[in-house]
Amino acid sequence: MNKWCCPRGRKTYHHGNLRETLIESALEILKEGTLADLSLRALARKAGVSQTAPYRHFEDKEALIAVLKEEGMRKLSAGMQELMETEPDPLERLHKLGTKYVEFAEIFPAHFKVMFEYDLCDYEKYSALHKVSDNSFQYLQETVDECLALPDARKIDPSVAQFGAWSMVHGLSVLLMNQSLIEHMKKGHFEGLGDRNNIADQVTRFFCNSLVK
Amino acid sequence: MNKWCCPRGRKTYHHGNLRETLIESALEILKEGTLADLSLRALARKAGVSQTAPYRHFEDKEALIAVLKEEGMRKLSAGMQELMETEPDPLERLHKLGTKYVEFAEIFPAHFKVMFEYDLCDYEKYSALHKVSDNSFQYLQETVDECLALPDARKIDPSVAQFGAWSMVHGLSVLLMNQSLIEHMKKGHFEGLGDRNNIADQVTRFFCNSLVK
DNA sequence: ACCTGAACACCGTTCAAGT
DNA sequence: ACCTGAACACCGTTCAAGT
Repeated sequence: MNKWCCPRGRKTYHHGNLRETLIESALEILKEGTLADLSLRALARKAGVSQTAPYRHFEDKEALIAVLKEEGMRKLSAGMQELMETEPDPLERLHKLGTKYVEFAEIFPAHFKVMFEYDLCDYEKYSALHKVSDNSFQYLQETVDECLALPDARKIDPSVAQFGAWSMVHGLSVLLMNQSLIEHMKKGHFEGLGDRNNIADQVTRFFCNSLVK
Repeated sequence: MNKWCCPRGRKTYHHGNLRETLIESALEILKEGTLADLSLRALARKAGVSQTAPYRHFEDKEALIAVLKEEGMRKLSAGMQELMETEPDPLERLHKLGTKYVEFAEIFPAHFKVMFEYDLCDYEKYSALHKVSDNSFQYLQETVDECLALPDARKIDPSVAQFGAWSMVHGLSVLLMNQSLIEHMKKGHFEGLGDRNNIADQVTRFFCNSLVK
């Protein structure tokens, strides 16, 4: 009950839930802003904790980002896995896998930004993360292969179609993430293309159709 | 000849060519590193000039980046324009336009990073830049339209094919820019896909073929 | 017209110390 | 086990002053 027992107005010396609080705050900041707006010090201030407290929970800033990135990859991978198990038609499934990306970016913008704006090049250090993102790609890969095994499939090198599918869906996601760009495009070139979800739907459909006659 | 006439060991009080020197240094840093490694203060140090001297040539850090970005867009746009004028076959031209991206990223990695890693959302402030990037897209758009007007073209909504072309080529560029990712992929999934240029060549070819029967 | 120096409000990170 | 405070080496940016 004296001033020494409760620094910064908290009830306890320990925050109690700092790790989760920091992650929540980080996601909140990334929802509106960019990676440049994210600082451990600001996160600490927001949590009412000293600037060095975060280092008890994350080795460094990159480690925090890696956690967000892995969380995002896990969510996306889980969504894709569900489609693998519930949609038997490969063409239809490929279409749904593609639109899943865009949908994901809409629901989890903060995770999405970190997933595609920040490289974690150290594959040893962040092996868990990369294993999950490998999974996502494998779902895409398997589905493309199934499509190309269809009776009316075109003659296309599977590796090329797989990488093409990934490029298409990745480019689509990145471009659609930039809302101001989309506004700009629609004014100049795409009067008739409709909204974000519509674009994703049509472009991925177009890709799927390109695998068959 | 006294110590007051030549601060920092320079021959003159004025640097003489600071603007260009700063741009050169920035490109050098971006060649190896990322946008986070770029600081005006470090650039000033490298040029042997005070930390505030850059502000005589660029309003702020973003203004420097905008210059690099516009320079890059201009180079890419010029390369694409040349193809518009020299390659009459639309399918062949679309293929060349696509591979131009990847080639560009190889030759001008610093420009490429800034072009795709940094958003300049203020379309009024950086209108010159956005006009140039609009040009690039227009070349892609025109060429897709020409392809779809071919006698053996598939029935595809032009807007969808245009946006699809852009997504594909953009995604391909972004993915291929990440050299460590490519190494990783080749180990796990793409034993037979060849090098960077080979991938770009095959995937863009695949896209072009998907526009015709 | 171009550059400097001091200053302000930020960063990430380390380390000895506190509870 | 978890947190603090002071410290170090960085940032971007402003502003009065120097040449």
